[in-house]
Amino acid sequence: MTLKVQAAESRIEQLCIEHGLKMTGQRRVIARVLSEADDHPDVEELYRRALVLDSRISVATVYRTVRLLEEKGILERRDFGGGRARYEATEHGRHHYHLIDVDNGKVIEFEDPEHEAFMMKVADRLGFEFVSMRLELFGKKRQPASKAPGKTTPRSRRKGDQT
Amino acid sequence: MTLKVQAAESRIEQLCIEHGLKMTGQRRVIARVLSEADDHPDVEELYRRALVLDSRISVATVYRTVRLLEEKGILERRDFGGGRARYEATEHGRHHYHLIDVDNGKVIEFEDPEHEAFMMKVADRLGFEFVSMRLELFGKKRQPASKAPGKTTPRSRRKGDQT
DNA sequence: CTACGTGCAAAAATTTTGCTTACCG
DNA sequence: CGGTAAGCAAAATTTTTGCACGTAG
Repeated sequence: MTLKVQAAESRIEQLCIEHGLKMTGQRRVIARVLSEADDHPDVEELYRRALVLDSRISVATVYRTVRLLEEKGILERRDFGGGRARYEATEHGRHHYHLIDVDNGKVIEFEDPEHEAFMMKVADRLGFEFVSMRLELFGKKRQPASKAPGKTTPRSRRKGDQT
Repeated sequence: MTLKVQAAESRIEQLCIEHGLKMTGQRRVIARVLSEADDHPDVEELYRRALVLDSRISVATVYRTVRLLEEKGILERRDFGGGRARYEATEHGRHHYHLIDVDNGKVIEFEDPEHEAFMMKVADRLGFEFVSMRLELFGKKRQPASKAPGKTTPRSRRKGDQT
C-alpha cells in the first residue's frame, strides 16, 4: 500500500492558488505554517516555524510573503501592542475579535455574529465596500481578591509575548 | 488692560496634572500639540508640530512622552497600516471609530454610541475591566463609475499618509 | 524560456537607551 | 536640594531592498 505523503494542499495554499499566485516551495511552507497556526504569530515566529519544515527559507521571504498575502486579503495584520505585527488568516463572514490583557499581553478571542454585519452596514452607509476590520479590546483581569497590582512590565522589546 | 498670554492649560495638560505627572516645558508643549490635533499624528508629525512651539525639543522626548501618556490612558495608539504608530487623545465614554480607505489611506471617523457600552459588557462578561478599545474598518470607496482601478501604491515607507 | 521569487547582506526606518546636564516641586 | 526629565547620539529592532541566481508555469 502506498502512503499519501503530505500531498494535501493547506487551506491557505488553496487560497493562494485561487488568487493566481505562483506557488513556490517557500510559499507552500509558509502557507502551511499559517494554516496550522491557531494563534497570532509575528514574522519572527512564522520564520521559526517555517525553518522547521524547510531550512532554506529566509526571513526576507517571510516578510515578502505576508505582505503579499495581506494585500490579497488572505491574511490580516494585527497589532496587539508588542511592537511587532502579528498575522492570522482571514475568516470571511465570521470575524472574531481580540481582548488583550494589558497586564500580560495574553489574547482572548471572542465572537459576535451580529457585529460584522453591522460593520458592513456602516461601511455601506459611508459609501464604502467592506474589505476587512479589526476590533481590539484592552482590559485588566477583574477579581482583585488577593495580591497587590505589581508593576510587572519589563520595559524593553519583549520578545516572547503571548498568543 | 493686561492680556492673558496663553496662560490656559491645554486639556491634555490638565489630564497630566490630574495624573500627577511632573509638567516640564516640553510636556506642556507636546500636551498642547496633542490637544489641538484633530487628526491622528504619528511621532514624527508630533515632533514637527512641537518644534514650531519650542525649538529645543528632541524626538526622544516625544517618544518618551507618548509612551507615558499611553500608559496613563491619556492617549491611544492607532495603527492605520502605514507602519508608524499614530496617536489621539482618549475620549472616555465617547469612542469614535475609524474607516480607512485602503486605496489612499484616508481616515474617516464615525461613531456608534451603543458600541462602547456593548464592548464594556463583553469585557465584563469575560471577567475583565474595560480599559480601552480600537475598531478599525477597512474599505474601498464604492461607485466605480469611471476610471480603471489604478495600482496607486508606491511600495515603500510612505512618509505622508493622510489624516 | 521568461517573468517572477528567493537568499543574502546591506540599508532604511522606527523606537529605545545610556549618560550628562537641566529643572520641577 | 533630590529625583525625575531632556538632549544627543549611539544602539537595538523591525522591515525593506539591490542584485545575482533559481524556478514555476
